[in-house]
Amino acid sequence: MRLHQNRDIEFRFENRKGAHRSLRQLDALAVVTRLRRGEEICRQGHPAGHWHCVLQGAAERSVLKLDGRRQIVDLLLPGDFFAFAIGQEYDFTSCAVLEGTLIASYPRRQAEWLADSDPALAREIREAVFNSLARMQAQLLILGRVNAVAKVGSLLLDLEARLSRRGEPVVLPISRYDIADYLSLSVETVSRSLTDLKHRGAIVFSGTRRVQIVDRDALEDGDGEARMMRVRH
Amino acid sequence: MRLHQNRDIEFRFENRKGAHRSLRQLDALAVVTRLRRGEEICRQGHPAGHWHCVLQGAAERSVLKLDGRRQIVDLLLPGDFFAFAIGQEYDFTSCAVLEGTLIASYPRRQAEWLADSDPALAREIREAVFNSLARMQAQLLILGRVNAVAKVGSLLLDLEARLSRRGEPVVLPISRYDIADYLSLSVETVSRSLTDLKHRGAIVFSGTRRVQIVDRDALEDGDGEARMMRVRH
DNA sequence: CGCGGCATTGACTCATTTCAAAGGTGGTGG
DNA sequence: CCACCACCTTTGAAATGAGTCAATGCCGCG
Repeated sequence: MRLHQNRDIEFRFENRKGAHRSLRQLDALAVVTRLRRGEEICRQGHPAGHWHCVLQGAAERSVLKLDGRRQIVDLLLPGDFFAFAIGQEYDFTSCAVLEGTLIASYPRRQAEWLADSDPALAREIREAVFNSLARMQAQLLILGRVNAVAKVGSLLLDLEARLSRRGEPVVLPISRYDIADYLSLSVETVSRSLTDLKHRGAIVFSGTRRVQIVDRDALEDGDGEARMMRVRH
Repeated sequence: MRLHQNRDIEFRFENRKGAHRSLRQLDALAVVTRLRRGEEICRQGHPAGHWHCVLQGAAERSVLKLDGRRQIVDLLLPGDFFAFAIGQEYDFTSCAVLEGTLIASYPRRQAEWLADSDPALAREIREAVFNSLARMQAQLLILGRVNAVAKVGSLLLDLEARLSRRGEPVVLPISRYDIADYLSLSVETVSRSLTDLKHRGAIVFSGTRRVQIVDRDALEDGDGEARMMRVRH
């Protein structure tokens, strides 16, 4: 991993939305890197020396499945911390997905050492890991959805919640291929699900990457039929 | 939630396997409850006042999907901590799945307060959350598997790693129905996948709940064909 | 004994994958 | 400026794997 010292460290949290607390105590340790799309941040199996945080752009954690396909385990947007490893090695490979993605890297040992003497920081780190956990759980719920349309719909809602304010259109940070690998679907099914939602009037496109969400409920259940609890007689 | 004071607190960690450190500092705060199968530990939406840890038996965190189906988000075995919430409310409902499951409950505020003055404890809590995170990620990988047989196979391997030593048969802590809700499959598909693996000689049953794992590779790829990387010419 | 929950198996249906093709887009270099 | 290329996106038709519906067997337990 290549790390560049950042000349002006002050402004680098301005684009974060998810981060409620700014982990100021850690800022002194941070090194910020600018990455091209596809560039690697850390690699599975390599010594896990750093924690990371997305400042701008987007990144992903992924694995290669035995059948040659890729699975994206985690989509990382501004404010998201990642690469918390249990052991001494990274458990996943992380890459930038957008051109010009900014990643902050915190040396793990020093961060932990600092946390030992600063309870407030320790709490904030705990919070960051809790957030990481919440992200994984949200993803589990999406993968657990019944059909493809519901999965894609839930993802759209998730993205909206994470990176745009209600009412504004969502700009998809990743391609259809990435969405497919993220939801364990084929590209074609992702595309079809989107056009399906479009035809139903649940979403409106302005360009292939900009989506205006119209009908939230339709996105959630992914089923044109009346949404009612199945009652056992 | 009903909590009983435990008369002899000393022995309660003896059945834990996953826990590498025992969070001794927290033991003073712990209250242990014995639960019947199906009994609730905490409920989604209620104030999240406690962290929990399975001491014996098994538990699950689940949600009810809009179509009336249940999704199990997390399977909890001895040594697993859970119910780390970001906000003030539990994000999932947790239930015991086995008769006589023992759950330790730690008051959250006191635990955090204690962690503030004890860096070693703070680290151990961090580790516990990291483990929680690792569990979620492993589950994501299982859900991402291509076909049903691979999902079921991976789950068996996961269970083996978590609660029995290599060579010994795995005792399934949950029913086929629970496995179905855990893997987002139908009960029938779970059953068929198991008999499929049995016919292939990958596993051997001794009773419906005891499985001897014979061929690990066959469980992993869930495909009878030769396991080779697909090469683009 | 008979009940209720769990497990297995079969036949049919349907959603998703796969295979195939074509249109769109952006970037690069002549 | 245009041509070309690589990649992304969409759509169609066929193949297949998982869901659904239905029936039966199993087992523990009151």
